[in-house]
Amino acid sequence: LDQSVWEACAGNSAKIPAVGALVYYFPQGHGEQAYAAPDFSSLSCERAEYLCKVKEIQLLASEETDEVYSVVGLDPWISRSAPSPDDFSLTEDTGAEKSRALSFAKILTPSDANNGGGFSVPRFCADSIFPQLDFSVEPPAQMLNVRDVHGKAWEFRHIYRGTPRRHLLTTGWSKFVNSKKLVAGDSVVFIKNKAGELFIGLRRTARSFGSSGSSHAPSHVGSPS
Amino acid sequence: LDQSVWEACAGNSAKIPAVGALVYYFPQGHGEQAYAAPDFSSLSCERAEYLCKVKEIQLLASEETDEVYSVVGLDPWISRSAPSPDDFSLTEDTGAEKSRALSFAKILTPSDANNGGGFSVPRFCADSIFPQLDFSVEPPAQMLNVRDVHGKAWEFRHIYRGTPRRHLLTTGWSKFVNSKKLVAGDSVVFIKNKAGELFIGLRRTARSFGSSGSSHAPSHVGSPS
DNA sequence: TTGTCGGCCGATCGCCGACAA
DNA sequence: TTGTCGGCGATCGGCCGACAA
Repeated sequence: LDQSVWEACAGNSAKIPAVGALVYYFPQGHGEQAYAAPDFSSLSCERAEYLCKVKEIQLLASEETDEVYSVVGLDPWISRSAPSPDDFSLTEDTGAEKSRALSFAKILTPSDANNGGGFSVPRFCADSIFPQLDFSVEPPAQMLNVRDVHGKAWEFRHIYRGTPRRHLLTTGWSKFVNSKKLVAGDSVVFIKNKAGELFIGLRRTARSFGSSGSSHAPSHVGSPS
Repeated sequence: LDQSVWEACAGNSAKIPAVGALVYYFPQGHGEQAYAAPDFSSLSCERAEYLCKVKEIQLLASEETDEVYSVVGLDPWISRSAPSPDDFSLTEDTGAEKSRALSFAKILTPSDANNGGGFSVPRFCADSIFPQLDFSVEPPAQMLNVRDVHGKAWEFRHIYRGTPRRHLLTTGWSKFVNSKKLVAGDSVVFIKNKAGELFIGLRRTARSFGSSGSSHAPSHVGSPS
């Protein structure tokens, strides 16, 4: 999973520490948020927080829901000298904005998520993310080839039509909605990387529990997406 | 799961020993037929077979495939005296045939399993299992309420029509076929218990492996169905 | 600019008798 | 008696512009 795509799916509020950065690990918070109770048996003493050094970062996506998450490997850090504030502020160098992929997120309306319907493409998304349409033909239309976070290819018909004119995704859209089990309130993220390739990521709304369908969050420590 | 329904689904060739009966347990056969390798670490010595006494019998049905199977609990049996032949021939007392439910099995034809089609009901099945139709109305038809091995209710329209006249299941049948993923060659078993309630069980043909869909048999010792 | 609606057209589903094995 | 076929009517999916927020 490409880092720029992962970041676009996770959103701007998700910050990932750099490998080698110092962070605080809170066992209680880990236990409260993890789906399966973590194994704390190797902890030598009970403390509220542990100063750690980031050993490894994995950027992953759920096979089931397409939601992105990260696995952060930590080493306990024994302070010989007082840590410098800079040690805490290290974040992954994404090339100072310039290598970041261009992305656009939209919350699905009932019309977007309805079976019978297509997807209303906000103008900014069509202009900045999608390839330019050929407006010399009527109606202007093209097939979009996009990949989800697992690398699976999807094809959508992108057309500019109606009165007033607007951008729409039609053919291929409902198959995507059904396959991903999207509902109104979920978000889709369209991403264009530096090579011009298109990706589509998902964010899910909080679901009502108690239904038979169970979508389990991974039991790892993860940064919120 | 009612025993008479289980027996009808399993078929006449499936014989179950009675609790208390003596049986031979073959570890090698168990290992060869089980999906997951059994844990033989508690076996004190290596022998080809072990004389055992049946401690418990569970009659079960696969959640995934509706196929019935049994879990047989065994205790090692130390022979103080030579076992009598009668000890081996004990089978579950089903009330000497008289309490056994009436059942009829049919292998699905391509027409039965096709999406567009209904189910051709053999005359014997309609006459002996289904409730009598009211032939004074044209066409004679009724709704059948049946339960699968999990107790889930299904409804089929049973109609007597066509030239020449024949019994058919129409409305509701294709939903059942799709939901159970039935294909030509699979069998359905219609069962009427003593109370007149209808049940429907399944037997699957040997599937070609290697497909992405994996249907795992339970890893227990079971009697073949 | 874009969310929702009703219209409408084509594809599919599924019920039917004809016919033959 | 019952398996398969083609016909055909009902239903559904999904593309469309109209219109209003």
